[in-house]
Amino acid sequence: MTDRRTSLAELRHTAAHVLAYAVQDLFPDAKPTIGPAIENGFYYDFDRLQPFTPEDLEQLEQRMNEIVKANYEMTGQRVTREQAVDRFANNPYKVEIAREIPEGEPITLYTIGEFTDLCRGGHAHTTGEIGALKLMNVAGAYWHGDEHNPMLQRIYGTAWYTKEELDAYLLQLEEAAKRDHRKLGQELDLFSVEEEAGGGLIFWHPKGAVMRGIVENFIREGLRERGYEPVVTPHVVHEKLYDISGHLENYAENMFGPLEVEEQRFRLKPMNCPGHILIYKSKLHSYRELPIRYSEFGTVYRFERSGVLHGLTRVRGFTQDDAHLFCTPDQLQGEFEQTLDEALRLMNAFGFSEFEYALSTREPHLRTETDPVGEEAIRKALESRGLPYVIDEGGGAFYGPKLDIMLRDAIGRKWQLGTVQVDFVLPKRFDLKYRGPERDETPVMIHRALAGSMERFFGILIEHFGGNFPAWLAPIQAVITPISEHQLDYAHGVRKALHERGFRVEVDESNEKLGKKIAVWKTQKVPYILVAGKQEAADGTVNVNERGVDTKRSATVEQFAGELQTKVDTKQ
RNA sequence: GCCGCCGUAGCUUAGUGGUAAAGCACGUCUUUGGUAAAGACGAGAGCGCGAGUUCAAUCCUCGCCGGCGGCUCCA
Repeated sequence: MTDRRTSLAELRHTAAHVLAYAVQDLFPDAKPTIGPAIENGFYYDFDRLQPFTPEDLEQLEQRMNEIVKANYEMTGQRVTREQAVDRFANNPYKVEIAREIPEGEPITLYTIGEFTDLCRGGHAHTTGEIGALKLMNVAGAYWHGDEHNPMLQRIYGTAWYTKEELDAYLLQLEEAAKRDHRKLGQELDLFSVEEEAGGGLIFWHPKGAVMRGIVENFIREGLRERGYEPVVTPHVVHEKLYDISGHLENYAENMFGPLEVEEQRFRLKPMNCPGHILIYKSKLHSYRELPIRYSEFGTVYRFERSGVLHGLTRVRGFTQDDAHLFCTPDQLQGEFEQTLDEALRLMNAFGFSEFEYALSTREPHLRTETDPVGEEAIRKALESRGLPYVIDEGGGAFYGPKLDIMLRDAIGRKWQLGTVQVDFVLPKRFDLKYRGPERDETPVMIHRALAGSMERFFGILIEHFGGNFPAWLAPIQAVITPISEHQLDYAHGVRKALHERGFRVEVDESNEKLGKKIAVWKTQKVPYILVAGKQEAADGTVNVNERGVDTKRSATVEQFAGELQTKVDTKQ
């Protein structure tokens, strides 16, 4: 043992070796390739003709536990490139790795028991340090992540210091599954995807649509305050527009194919920018007008491969809270920073606090001399707000660098939501101009979608709240449940009073006992259940059963309305 | 798209080589009930779609479609 505690990553990396050892024992025909530690666990990719079955995984897990129990020491050995290539002569993957290790870097082999792997190191000292492990699933994965390469079989697993930690992790996964927006979307009747219509196309049900409207209104408020002008553009436009914009050249694989009408080719719009550009271009502009800010809840369609579609977070048709700013180069920095501030306001209002920023640069072959200007604007904006960020080399849009705001879903998968992008390219391609004090100039564009897409934002929102939406967002804010049908008239009177004040309220008219009604509305996660019995009808009150609060209380309809109004005003 | 797993009433699930069962939801009735699920009756699927094997397929085989987990890609 050692005086230094083995890190979780080292522990998991060791578990990957243990897995490869077990595979070598039970499935000698499988060729091990690579097996790193990842967040929450590890994986190992094997090249094997026959797929691993769930039963195989059980066997492997058993064998792994034996290897752990045997408490083999992990021993390292430095070798030459030739020795490594020789040692793994029957495994082309290992040979490739050995050949690609840069000159001067040590090449090491690590051994546990009867299994030796080519590996740069970073392990536990003994296999016995692994307190608990579990194989999770098998998946296909391409060698080096390139779909032109052979597909390998990736076995995912998790490993922990103790059994308790493993159990806690598995429980956490179960809990996360309950927050899954696809599950809640069905249970709360918010949205659906219909087989007859096709994957990745979202049907917003009444309750989901109500919530979407609330989000949209919030965003519209911000846009109005910051001087954006709403515009509306067509969903289908002539293909030549995307020829000019460069989408056909750079983005065609993400676009739906052409629609031919009267020998003309049309396309579903994959982005809103060209439309907004045409509006800008429809007349002459003076520098005195800038910045011009066009906003639109613009629905776009992008072809996504069937295997990547996922609930609301990865779809084929979605609506961006999109806007394009046309400004002078001098205005770029200020406009960019204001946009970032607005993004922060949005995230904050919806209760998101944990997100990450990424500065994505353009792919090297697309870079131009203006890229550093855009990157610098993004960097300065982030740094002036004290926001930490990572750099995503080559992850930018085809027309420029961008700042992305990433959020995690319930099980920790990262999704890109808001994006603010600097664009010197499209203004040139479309030959955009504004009249300067002395001569015509080319404006700079900022593309921005702060929620990103209404679909993805809503998906993350559902998981964030686990369906327990605050009253200002909840599709039904309160339900009035009469105890017997004798209070139905009273209940409708209360509903009318609350409805007239703008609240979303329903009456439960079902012929059920109170307990049943309460149970139903609790599972629907309604913020307030207002019980109206004989007593309440006589007093002009309701008995307030608030979500998450154990005690009930009596309130007049006016009192309750005031309380709810406060919640709505403060967005709680 | 690729690899693996899955596909039975609106939902959740049981089940079998001889044309399918339950709970919830739904409808009717009884009940008029005080804070997480009252009772009775009823209707509802030919078991994702197509082909094949078989005397016979929801169950076996193949293809397709859809979903899930990954890979790759992105808002």
